[in-house]
Amino acid sequence: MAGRAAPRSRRETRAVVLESLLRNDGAFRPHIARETQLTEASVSRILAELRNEGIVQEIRQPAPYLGGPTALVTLSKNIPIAGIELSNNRLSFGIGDLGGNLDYVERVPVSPQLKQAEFERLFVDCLATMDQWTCRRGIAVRQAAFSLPGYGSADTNAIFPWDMQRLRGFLAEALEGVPLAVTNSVIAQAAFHRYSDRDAYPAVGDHLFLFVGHGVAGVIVNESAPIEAFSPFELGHMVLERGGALCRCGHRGCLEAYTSLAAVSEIIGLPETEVLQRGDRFIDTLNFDQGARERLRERLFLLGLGTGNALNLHPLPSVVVSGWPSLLSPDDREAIMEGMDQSLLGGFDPERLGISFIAPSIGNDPRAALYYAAYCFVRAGGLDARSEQRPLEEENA
Amino acid sequence: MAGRAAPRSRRETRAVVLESLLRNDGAFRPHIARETQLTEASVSRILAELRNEGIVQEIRQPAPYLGGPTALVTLSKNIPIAGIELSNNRLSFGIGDLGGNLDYVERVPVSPQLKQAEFERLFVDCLATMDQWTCRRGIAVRQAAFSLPGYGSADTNAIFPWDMQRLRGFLAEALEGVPLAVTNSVIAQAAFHRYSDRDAYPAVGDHLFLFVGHGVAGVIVNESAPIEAFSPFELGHMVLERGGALCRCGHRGCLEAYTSLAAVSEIIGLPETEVLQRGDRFIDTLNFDQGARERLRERLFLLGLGTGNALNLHPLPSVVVSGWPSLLSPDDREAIMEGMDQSLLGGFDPERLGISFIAPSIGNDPRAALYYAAYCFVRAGGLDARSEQRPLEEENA
DNA sequence: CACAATAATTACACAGTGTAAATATAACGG
DNA sequence: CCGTTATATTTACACTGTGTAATTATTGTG
Repeated sequence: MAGRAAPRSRRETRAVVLESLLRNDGAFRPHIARETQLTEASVSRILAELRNEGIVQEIRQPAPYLGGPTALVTLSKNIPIAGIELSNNRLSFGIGDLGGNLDYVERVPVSPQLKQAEFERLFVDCLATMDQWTCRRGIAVRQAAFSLPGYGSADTNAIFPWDMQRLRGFLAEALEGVPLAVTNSVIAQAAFHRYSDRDAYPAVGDHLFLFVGHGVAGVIVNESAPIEAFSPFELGHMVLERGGALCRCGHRGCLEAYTSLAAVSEIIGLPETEVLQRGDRFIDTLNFDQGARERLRERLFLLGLGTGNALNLHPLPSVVVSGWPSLLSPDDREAIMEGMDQSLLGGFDPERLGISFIAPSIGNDPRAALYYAAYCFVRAGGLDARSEQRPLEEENA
Repeated sequence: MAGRAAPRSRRETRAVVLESLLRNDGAFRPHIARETQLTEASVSRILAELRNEGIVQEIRQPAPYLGGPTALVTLSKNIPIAGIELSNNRLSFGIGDLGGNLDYVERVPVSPQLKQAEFERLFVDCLATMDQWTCRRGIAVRQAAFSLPGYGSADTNAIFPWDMQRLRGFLAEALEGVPLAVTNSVIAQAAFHRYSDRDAYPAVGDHLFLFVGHGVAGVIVNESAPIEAFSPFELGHMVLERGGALCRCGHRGCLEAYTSLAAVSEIIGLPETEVLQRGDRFIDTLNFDQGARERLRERLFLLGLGTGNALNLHPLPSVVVSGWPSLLSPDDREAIMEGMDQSLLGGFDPERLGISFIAPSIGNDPRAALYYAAYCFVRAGGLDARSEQRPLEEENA
């Protein structure tokens, strides 16, 4: 027999092999063959190709069992990629490698009301500094990724109400030549979790990843799908209380008006920037009165209500929550489950819905974007996007 | 050059060719070649294969222009397929062909509270009658599809709270041998719209299709995706009013508690079954007081609010509404837009969100399921699912 | 140090498709 | 009625990507 149910182009085959290496941070050939549904023969061919191109390396490291493989295949540490993140606090640029190492970082503070023109100025400045750094080292960035909150399929952005069309044009021009991927922050986060601290991540199958920070944003993580196919799930502006609290979006009763970092920091009397940085059990380090705690629980209840609503729309077996709620005690977090119990079809049942909390990763920007860049590089089979995309365009012509 | 960006197995190639024929209800070869991204040569080969197998036919029908093609390729009208629909009113069985013709129908009334055991009994009975019909004609059904409301990825069903695991087992056994696809009613509806009255359908790109009937259900129609990849979007049990009206799901304040057919029929004092059957402008045929009209608008407002919420989660450029709201005057329907205006990010703006209404297709069950069956047949390349799936299983072993 | 047990490579075959040349079809103009 | 013209359809051949199976390599074990 020759061929499988779904045959692959060389590019795709390279992509699946590289993706496997990125996921596992190096592997032995038999393992790669199993994971990619290829024969050893094909793996051999592909790796020979990739080795010649300097994309993968083989480290002599005999497996301990009899007749076992002798070399561990890993991604090259010499492929420079760039990650750029825009959050509500700052814009950060980083250069690193496919192993997740970050060799260069620059971060500049930005306002949550950052204007597009101002952003472009900052961006160009930072890019120039970064270019200097790369030039000095004779380095050529192979892939860049830029993540920003609220970026999505439709050309609207709740967080930064910019002209997205223009943004893409601007970025393409500014990056001149370097392939650039633009994505939603939560998708970059998902890439980070899939490729970085895989073991530390609590969910295994399909699930909803929810980040509660300045806004309330989520992704539907589909374990068997490529990352760029994940759907961002913008939960923040679901109206839960008609005529309720005024939200920055102009509407009343949005979830975000109750559960954003801004709303919460007001309750506990701590500046926004500090809340997440307090780290584990920030609540315990503070002694605020019972009233504040009650109000916080009320907010979590609403978060649960909204999450339940979202899961009714699109059922999923588990949820991972990151952001300030993860810093509360399990006892307080119960309020989320109570909220879900009142909206989720059939009520909240730990048997049917897994819920877990992970600490918000603060201050490691732009690592998420860097992982997303690594993912994009790998997804393109490590081939220069431009040089190989041409045949596809010819076909359309 | 040989091969494209994404090479295809023969099965896939057959599938795209057949799908093109199903979409267009017949086409000339050059058109097929363009649409499927194949060369004329490949189309020729594939069609020769399909013609030999009796899956496609060529009708002599010269195109009017100079040197034009001489034969119109259509799907064979001799491939029997079956569609089975379960709605809240009835269970319907039908047999037809790939052209959408329905040759046999049986419909039995069922209760909205239909129990699983009762369903299975009915199903077996109807199947027996249908089998008699096919046997008498020496017909062998090639593909069957069963659609029911609320069916989804997770093993929960809001409408019929059954054991879905068991259901699938039961169906597989009952259908013995005939390939069966089970899907959500809204997805079958989407198949109906994509393959049947394509021109009558108002939306062209990606959109949300919303059906307001017994429940409130939607699908995210992704124009460039295969139908089975559409996400059902169950809007009905979004809690919009904490502590609001009691819903049949046990929660309070669900959208469905306000906008379901049952809730609405109560307002206008007309039995559920009649509302949709009244057809165009049913409101005008009735003279109910201003109060009822106001309440109806209030319900539509909530529908808009919930729809806006859903679109915030997952932005889409347009919405198509079917069901009782489509029977109201454009004037009354404005209430939907008002609701959206209060939840949709940036407010409702006809520039950014297209909204259209189509008449609820009542009484043509099980046509939607039949179209879905046609789609499934075509998607499998017209190859018997069993005979050709084996190599795939071997690969996993 | 030969043997076992598995890894890695390579020659060959096969599926699926595009290219380009060959052949067919029908409208058009004289 | 017939050749011309413009496009459709088929076919021989080449190329990509992969699996199979035979071959060669590697290393722990007795």
